[in-house]
Amino acid sequence: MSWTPERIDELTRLWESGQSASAIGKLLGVSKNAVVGKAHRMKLQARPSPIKRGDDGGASNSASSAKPAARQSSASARAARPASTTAGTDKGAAKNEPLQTVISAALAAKSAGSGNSEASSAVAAKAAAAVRNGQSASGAQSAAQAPSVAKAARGTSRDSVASATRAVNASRRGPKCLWPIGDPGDADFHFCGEPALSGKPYCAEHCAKAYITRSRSDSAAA
DNA sequence: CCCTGATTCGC
DNA sequence: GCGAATCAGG
Repeated sequence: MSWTPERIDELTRLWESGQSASAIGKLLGVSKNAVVGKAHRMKLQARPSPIKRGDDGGASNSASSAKPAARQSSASARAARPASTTAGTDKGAAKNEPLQTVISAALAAKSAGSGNSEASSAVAAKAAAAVRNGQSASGAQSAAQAPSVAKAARGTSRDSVASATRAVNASRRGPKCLWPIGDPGDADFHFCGEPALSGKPYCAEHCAKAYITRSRSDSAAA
């Protein structure tokens, strides 16, 4: 099985939509490793990895035969990643806060598995994409008015989001807006689906919602 | 234990 | 380029 353009497209979209590597792999019929590996090769956005293998401090052990696991000899330093686990798992997070906050909250919620926070992983993904696009576009700070999707950030949402993504992909003739509509935990969850602006994950309408340029000084305070 | 993603390395 | 094996953190 090779990575056809369609498959790569699928992978990209799913990855951007916040699906886990294993989920994507499942949908694509490949292993998680394949997905992660491909994503890595494609240099897709690295998601907060659970591990942080800092470099092993130089060639400490050159010899190496002590054990079969002599791999992982030297790893390059990871590019700085946002991380920052803000303590804001509050419901207010998904209101009008800076994207970073929303992301953090969503991520925290996901990890916690609370199952009733305001933010969802899907929103986090959207927000992440928004941050990427918005900031790379200009240096302006962006904020998202995350749709009030809530509930489970774990299994249920994954499934719904997955089918929603598939739905979008199914009738796709070009990039479709990935703005989440409804609750990722519900069966009727779906993405906007309108043609997305080129280079953006959303349609014009939702780009307007996703990218709210606030004055730089305004959001300067962190 | 389960999950997650990252990296390495043989193919 | 690909992905299993492996690592490593929650």
